[in-house]
Formats: sequence, C-alpha cells, structure tokens
Amino acid sequence: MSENLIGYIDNQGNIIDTQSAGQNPDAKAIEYDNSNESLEIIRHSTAHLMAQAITELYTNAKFFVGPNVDEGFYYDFRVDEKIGEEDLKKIEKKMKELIKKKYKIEKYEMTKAEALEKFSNDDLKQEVLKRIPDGTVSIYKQGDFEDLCQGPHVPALRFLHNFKLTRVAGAYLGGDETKEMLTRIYGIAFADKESLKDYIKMMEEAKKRDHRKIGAEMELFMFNEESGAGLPFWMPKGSRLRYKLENILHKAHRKRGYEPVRGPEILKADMWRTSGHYACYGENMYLTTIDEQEYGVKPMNCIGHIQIFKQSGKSYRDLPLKYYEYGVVHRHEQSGALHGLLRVREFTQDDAHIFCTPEQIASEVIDIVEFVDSVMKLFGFEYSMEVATKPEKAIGDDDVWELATQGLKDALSENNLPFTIDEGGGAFYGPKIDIKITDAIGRKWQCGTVQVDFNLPERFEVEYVGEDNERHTPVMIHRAILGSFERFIGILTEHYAGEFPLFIAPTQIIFVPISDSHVAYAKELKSQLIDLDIDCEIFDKNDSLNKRVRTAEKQRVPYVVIVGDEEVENKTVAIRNRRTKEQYNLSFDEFMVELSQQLNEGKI
RNA sequence: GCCCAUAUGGCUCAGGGGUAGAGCACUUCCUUGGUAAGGAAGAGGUCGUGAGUUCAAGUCUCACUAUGGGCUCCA
Repeated sequence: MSENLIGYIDNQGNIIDTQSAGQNPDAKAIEYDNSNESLEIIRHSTAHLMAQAITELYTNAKFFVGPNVDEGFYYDFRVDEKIGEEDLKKIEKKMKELIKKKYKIEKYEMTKAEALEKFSNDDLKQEVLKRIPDGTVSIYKQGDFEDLCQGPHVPALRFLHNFKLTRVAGAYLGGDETKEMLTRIYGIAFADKESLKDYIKMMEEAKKRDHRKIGAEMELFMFNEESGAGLPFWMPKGSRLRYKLENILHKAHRKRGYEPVRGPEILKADMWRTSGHYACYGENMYLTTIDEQEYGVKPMNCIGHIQIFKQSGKSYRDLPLKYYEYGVVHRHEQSGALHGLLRVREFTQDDAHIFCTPEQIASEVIDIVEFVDSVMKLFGFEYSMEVATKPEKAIGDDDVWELATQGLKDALSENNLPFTIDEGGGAFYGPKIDIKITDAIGRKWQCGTVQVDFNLPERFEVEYVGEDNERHTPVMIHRAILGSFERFIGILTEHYAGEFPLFIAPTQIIFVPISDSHVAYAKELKSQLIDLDIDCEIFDKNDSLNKRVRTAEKQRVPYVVIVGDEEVENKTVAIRNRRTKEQYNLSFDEFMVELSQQLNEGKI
C-alpha cells in the first residue's frame, strides 16, 4: 500500500475510503493530491478533525451534519457558548494539537437501530438518523472522538495539515427556517501548503475587488439608510458607465431586429391576476391602492409588452416580433438577501419578449444564444448554460411544459451547445435556459435567461392570423442577457477590479495640465472628445504635478494624459499607460484614431 | 423573514459613563511644478434613530433602521 494512498474510486465513480475497501479492491487508487476525489476525502476528514477539536474545547457540543460544499466543508453543531471569528484561531490551534497525536481514523458498523440506541441522548444525531434509510450505518473513530458518518475519510490524521477555518455563521437545522439555528463553521483544506496559500491569496484579492468597496471608491453608486434598503442610487460616474453599457446594448438589439418599447411602472392588480403573478409571485410584489383600485408595481415587464403586441391585429408575417425594454422592476427581496448591487429591490432588466410561432422557437433560441455569446465575449466572461424545468408552483398543463422544455433542449443540442439540467428551477409560466457566468473570483452568477412561455399568451388571449387565415396563439420567449444592469455592473466591477475597458470606463481620460497656462489646451481637447462620447476630466487643482499624476493614476482610468508647453506647441499628447506606467507621445489626431479603435472593440 | 455581528465628520479608523480625536478628502493662501503625496492656515461630527438606566451616556440596556457574514430565496 502506497504511503500516499487515501482511497479508491470504483467504476461507478464512487469514492471508497481505505477503511471500507477491504483487502483487494477492484478500483482505481486515489492518491493524496489536489484532485477532486482526493480533496473530497481530505476536506471531509478535516471537518471531522474540526468537530473533534470543538468537542475538546466545548464539551457540551452536539453535532448535526458536516458535508463538503463547492468551496471546502462545513459542520453544523450546537454549543451553549457563542462562537465568533476570534474563536476560529483557537479551534485551528486545537486541531493542530490533535494532529500531533497521530490518530488513525477507524471505521465500524452497526444497524440503524443500534445507532439510535447509542446516540439516544443526542437529539441532533437522532435528527441525522431520521434522514438515513434503515440498514447499516457507519461510525468513524479517531482517538476518543467518534461520529456517525458515511465517509469517506483519510486513513489517519497525518494527512491533514493544510486547512483554514474561514467563517462562522448560523444555519437552520436541515435548512428549515422553522427549526432551531445551529452554529456553522466553514473551512477549506488542500493537499499542499502552496494551494492553501494561493486560496487565501485569492480570497484577499476577491475582498479587494468587492464591488461595494470599489463602487464607493470610484463613486459609482450608493445606498442611503433613510431611503430604504436595496434601492441603489447611481452617482454621476456610475451613470456614465451605465449609459455606455446601455448604448452598446441598444445598438446590438437594433442590429438584431429588436424594437424598443416601454410599459408603465404600475398596472392594475387584475392584470397581475390574469398573468398569474398575483397568485404565484404575489409575496414579492409591491401593491398599492389608487382611487379604490388595487395596483401592482411591476416585478416583470412581460405584461406591458403583451398589451403593446395586442394593440393591433398581427399576422404571421409580423413574426417573430421582438420587443425590448430596459425595464425597471421592483421585487420584495428578503431583507437578509440584499447584497450590494448583486441583489436589490429595484433594478433594471435588459428585457425582451419575442412573439413567434412554435416552429420558430428553436432558431430564435439559437439567435439569443449567439447574442449572449457576443456579449460575454466582449467582457471576457466564461459562461455555462442550464435548462430549468417545471417548478412546484406553476401555471399551465404538463404537456405544454414538456413541449416547451424539449424545445429548449433541442435548440441547444442541435447546435452542440452543452448544458446541464436544473430540475424544478423554471419560472412559474415556463421552462428556461439560465446563463451562468463565472466572475473573476470564480463565483458563478446567473445573469441571462431565456424562457419559453406558452401560458401567458393564452391567458391574455394573444393572437395572430396565420397563413391559413385562422387565429393562432403565438409563443412568447422572455429573455435577458445581462439579467439586470445593477447585478451585471456589480459583476463587471469585480471582474475588472474597477479597471474598466475604455468603451465603458466611467472616466476615460484624465488630463493633467502641467501649469495653468495649459488648461485651455486640455479644455479644447476635452470638447473635441465629447463628440466621440468620451468622458474626460481635467485635473487642474492647485496641487503639485506629482500629486495630480498620482491622484489621476488612482482613479483607474484607461488614460492619463499630461499636457505642457511641448504638447500645446506640437498639438500632441503625452500618454501614461495605466498598467506599465510607461509614457509615449502621440499627435492628437493619432490619439483620436487610437481611441476610436478601442471604442470599436465595444461594438457587438 | 430568521441567527450572529457592526453602526463615531465625505472616506478609513482610534477613543470609551463626566459633554469628541487622527490620517485622507474638502476650503483658502503661498508655490506654476514634466509624470505616484511641496508648504501653511482653516472649516467640518454631539458619536445611525427612539426610548430607558444614571447626578451624568458615543460609552450600559431595549426597540427600530441600515450594513456585513450566513440560512432561505433569486436577475
């Protein structure tokens, strides 16, 4: 047996630890390294080690479950004391002490009935056992500590060195908010020191890039306690960025045959009853009464677009008809869910609705996926797609759902686009494709969404006249690419760490005139650049040149341009590269060409 | 919504039962400098909001609001 052997993987992909494998396992060995399987074992064992340390520090601790998650592991438990961030160090220290005792991790089995008896005075273990099917259960033991667990585990504590407890939080027993709140500690572990170091470094980098921090520093957006939670204010610089993004998207929509429309912010409650929002989405809606009539602030834009479609008779020749709107919507998100720009109560979707025939669904979905692809490429995002199926709370017949869901899958499959399935994750009116992008920290965010809807057109009696001169109900495709400007800009901010590319940068150029006599020249250049829709600032404050260069440099602008006697005389600019700090000179005309080229990169 | 934590000038933070401090930013003046902080002076908070305890409260207690970390949910 190799020194580094910590388990096996069988031909079904199941991980079997050395304690369970027997003498001659017919399976592939898992070595102690950073492979997914290896980390799964290491992290789960680290969770047990943490539990053992907690037991020694807090003798009354009772444990619930301690699984692995995407990033590391956690353990839920109950203690009488309050555990804070400061206590993590203490627990880590105890964990390291335990490692020195060189315990082996041993496994033994018993029936579930025996386990219920063994843990009869541990109500949390009883809860765990309730969730386990009858039969044999396993116990893992290291020193005096033992825990009900199905594994897998490393053979001995000597494999656990490179871990860190990352945070404490509360979590409901079994995720059920009617049950008690347990203490949860998250941690991470790797096979080697370097990987742990890299991980910690990455977390620090993520903290630096936090869009809430950068957004405040760059004066992009703000919140205000007096106005209410989850209601963002866009400051001048944030608005510049946002307008640029809107303009790029506007042109991209027009190129692809979309027509701009706009619906009202509030509509009578009956509209929302017809649509099904009142019943299925009511708890998230803001309702109000005007002249004894109930109204609802729109949480989605579809109803408005449907009214516009219905305003005049439509022919099959009009289809597919694509309406788009930067639709402001309000949703009552739970107060605890609010998070910077990433989760707010008022936001603007880049929303569109495509009215088409069932036969046109596939090609329309493909067109949308192409659109998504060009937007994501523009910003250098990786993304993946997920088909979400019928949720519990839904309207419409099962066979209609089946048809629509299959339509989405077919469109992707036929074009060799990979996707995964999210069972029950659909909208209440139809299945959808969610586009998840990966940000700079590797976190996945749902942004774009494509939803096929057979239900709303029927409910609102939307019709068109077909080739056969009969009335037909069109299909509606709801789609957003960014998802919302708020969230997307939040993600972009972290993705670029505030160093936006020229075509969306809030301030694109800062001019630093060497002395007062050069301010006029800077102003002249600035006014010429406004015609290219380029936002410039002039740093002519009464500060030293060095100070102003420094301040400009810290603004994360693409260009810092210094102008002095030489530049005024030769009609040139002295450019400072924001990354390399190198300087180069261009004639103003050449500079305009360079800028235009970079602006063109923002065309899709 | 639930659990825990936090809340001091625009920002970052110190203070801690006897009526507020620093750095940056800001204002004014001197300086007109060739690429990451020139110098001087000055203004600005009653310590998230509301109650309570106390002779006395940023400082202790409670409620609320907001923010942060989670749970849940989601663009």
